[in-house]
Amino acid sequence: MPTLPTLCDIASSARAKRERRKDARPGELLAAALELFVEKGFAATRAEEVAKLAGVSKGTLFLYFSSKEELFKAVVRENISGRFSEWSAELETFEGNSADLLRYCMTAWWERVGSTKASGISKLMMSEAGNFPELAAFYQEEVVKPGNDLIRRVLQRGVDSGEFRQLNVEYGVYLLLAPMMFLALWRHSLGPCVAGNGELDPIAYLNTHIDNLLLGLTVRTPAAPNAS
Amino acid sequence: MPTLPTLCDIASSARAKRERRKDARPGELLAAALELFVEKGFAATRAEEVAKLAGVSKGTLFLYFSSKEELFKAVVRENISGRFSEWSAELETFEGNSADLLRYCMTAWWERVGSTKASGISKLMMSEAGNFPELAAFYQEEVVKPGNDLIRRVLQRGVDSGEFRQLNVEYGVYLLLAPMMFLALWRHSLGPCVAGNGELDPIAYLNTHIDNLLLGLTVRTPAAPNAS
Amino acid sequence: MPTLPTLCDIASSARAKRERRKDARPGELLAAALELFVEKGFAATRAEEVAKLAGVSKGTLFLYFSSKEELFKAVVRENISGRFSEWSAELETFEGNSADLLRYCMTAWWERVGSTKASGISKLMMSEAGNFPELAAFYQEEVVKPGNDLIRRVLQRGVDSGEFRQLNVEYGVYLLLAPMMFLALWRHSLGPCVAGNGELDPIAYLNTHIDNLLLGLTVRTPAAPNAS
Amino acid sequence: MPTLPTLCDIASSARAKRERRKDARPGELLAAALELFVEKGFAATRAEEVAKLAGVSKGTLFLYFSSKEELFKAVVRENISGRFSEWSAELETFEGNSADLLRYCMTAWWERVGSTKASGISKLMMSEAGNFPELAAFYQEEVVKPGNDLIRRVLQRGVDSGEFRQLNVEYGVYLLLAPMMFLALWRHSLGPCVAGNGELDPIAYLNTHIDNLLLGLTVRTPAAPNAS
DNA sequence: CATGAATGAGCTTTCATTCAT
DNA sequence: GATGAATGAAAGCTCATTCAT
Repeated sequence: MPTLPTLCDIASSARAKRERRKDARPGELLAAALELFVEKGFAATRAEEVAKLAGVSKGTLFLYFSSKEELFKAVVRENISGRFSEWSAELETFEGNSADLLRYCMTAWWERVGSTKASGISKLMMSEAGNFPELAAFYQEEVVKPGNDLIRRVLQRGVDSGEFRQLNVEYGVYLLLAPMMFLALWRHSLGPCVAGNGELDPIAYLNTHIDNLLLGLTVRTPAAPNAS
Repeated sequence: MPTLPTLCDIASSARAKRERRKDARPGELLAAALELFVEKGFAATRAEEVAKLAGVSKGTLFLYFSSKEELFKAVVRENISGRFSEWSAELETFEGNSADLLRYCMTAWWERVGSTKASGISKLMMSEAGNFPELAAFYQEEVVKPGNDLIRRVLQRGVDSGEFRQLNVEYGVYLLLAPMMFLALWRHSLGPCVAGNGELDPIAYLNTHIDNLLLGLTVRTPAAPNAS
Repeated sequence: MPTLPTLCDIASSARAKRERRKDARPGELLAAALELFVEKGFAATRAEEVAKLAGVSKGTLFLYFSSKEELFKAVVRENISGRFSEWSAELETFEGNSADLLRYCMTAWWERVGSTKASGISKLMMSEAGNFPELAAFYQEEVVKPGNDLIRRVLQRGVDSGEFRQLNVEYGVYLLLAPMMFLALWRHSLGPCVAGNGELDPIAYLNTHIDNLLLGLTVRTPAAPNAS
Repeated sequence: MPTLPTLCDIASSARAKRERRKDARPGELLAAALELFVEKGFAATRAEEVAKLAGVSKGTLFLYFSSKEELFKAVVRENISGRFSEWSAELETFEGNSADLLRYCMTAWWERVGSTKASGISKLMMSEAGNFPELAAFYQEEVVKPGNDLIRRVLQRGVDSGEFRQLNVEYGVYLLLAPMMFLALWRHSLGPCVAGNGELDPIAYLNTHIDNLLLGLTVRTPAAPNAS
């Protein structure tokens, strides 16, 4: 015998739907916040905008995050998922010479990070590190160190195989890192200001760096005078 | 024989002391502004703080700089763009090969800008460019363009003289710029978070970059295979 | 039989009360603003005072009016320009001779504007026009022009029907306007200083003007020499 | 025997010159203040501007007038010199009919007051009466009353001679006053905002008023049906 | 006396945060 | 839980007024 839903049924179904939405809320808010923080910076992003983009009211945001600062921390933490293990595996299984590996690494970084919203996180950290020291330490530990390790292993691979000259890999890391970071930051700060004329083509920029990097790193055999 | 100061002396000394203070004010304000802008960012620095640090009242600041933005521009001019002509002259009169010039440039940058508070300005612009388009445009015009020009001339000198290989100097500029900018940004953002352990030695960092840069740029004569 | 309010009733009543306050706010703020603008002038009235008089906080004012100038414009619309269409309709449907219409217009102006706080707005604009060109332009467009048009139509009606003599209505407008404006200005400036002795009776003042105005305007038939 | 001027001589001569200038100072400041107050209003006129226009420093202004308000009072008092006795005499000796006298009065007012800076004083008083009640009372006594008396006598002259119809001269005064005051105020407030199109020609404006005024006032003999 | 550098109260506007509904 | 009206602490800038010189 079919029964009409009771008030209680309706309430519980509404509650169920609401709880389902409730679970999704933080994620929607974090996504909205990431979008806006990256686009406009922390200070210039208004809490209300984040709420609106997430489709909730201003008050709701503060239900889930006790302050704008806490929201920021959550955004950064959320988006620093370690894709490092995956990359580490790729590095391990890469077949080919180290020059190609290095080139592959920087190109892959551009495709997967540099050109995406993820690079905005780097910019955010650079900008706000001073205001969020704990967060900076966290980022340092979770991103900078593993990232540097990865790069270091690429260099060490080349040195060990005799493809690259001897060098202090601790500092050599920055030969790769600096160009990538500069590009990421540039694209999220002054870059957009020169849109139109004199704009930077990321691919050409990276290739210029990679080419010169390898010219400097690669050991050239005396027998074959620089044919490059 | 000691003489008593004349009436005229007294008057002029009085005026002199007053004028000395007046003349000193802008410099004191600029120093205070640089300090705070670099430490806290442009938006987060309150005009009153700058005034207080310079030992004057809020109103006095606006006696010398018509707005906070003008104050910022003055800071930039004082610390960076005002010095390009001097650097340009140095470049013009440099005697020696282009590799040495390049090395000299990057070292000099470190000593005069990178290691000083002035390097914070670069970080500042990266952080705030999006929110202050007018400042970004100003910086672009007064710092980025002339700075790039300077670097381009160094590269072109080497290419023209046959010391450096042929390369697109437009992008080659970033071979020098990226390492310097990354260092400046790092030292004013995440750098301070790792103070003590694993800290970056700027000199070693720069030398690593310079060495590899020159290895990549320099044309090696086939007759004397990589003598480096 | 009385019924308990349902859940829905309670909810809607709660919302209703909130919304009623929200709906009432603009009106309360406009009333407060009119009061203070008229009493102290536009520039000398602080936004916070308006808010306080309306029983809300400073911030709330800007929730409803995006700036002090917009608040002023809203006050003008509410009290003057928003009522022109009604007046225009009255003019259109008035039955009676043009002398009576003219008399009716000036009397109605006194009752609806001149004797109310709204007349302070005219004084306000006269005082502040020079310092707030945008407001002056707004007032010109929203009040002066439509107001003059209205008066012009009254005159034209009389001329067209042969009741009034031929005259340049463009300037004739001021035959009505000047007396009304002078009264408004007087009552909000020097008038209050002579309160008690020698004070101006507005009705007598206006009637004196109207009577003489009509004596001057009305065409007297030669057959019945001044029957007035 | 000629003597070199002693220090004391020099000082006293300097003192003499300075005292001469000192005597002139208040007048120069008052003139400058009148100019600016009339042009921009009381609040919008900065003390420093007044000082500069008078050719002295900001501090000096406050040496002669203890505050901006005192300066304003002095300006108004200074510029309300009674030219009334002169006008009264003119009125007394005027030969011609009263219509011509009335016409002459209003025209003369325009030439001597309305079109000159002096009319700015009226506008100032209207604008600032609320903020300077004592001043308003003073103005009332020194300007408004004598002025009204003068006008009243013109009307009374016409009524006594039978040229003008019977009317309550107490209120009749405003038949002349309102048009003149409106013109003065208009020209110093909203008038300048419509410069170019629809601007008011003062002469045409006044003539329109005078013509209608006289048509209304003048007794027309039944024998000569309105030939006007 | 005269100066003008210095002051700081005061103004409009913004926005993170709260809380009655 | 969710809402959004309300709050009030800031912040940049102005300018009458003071006072050391």
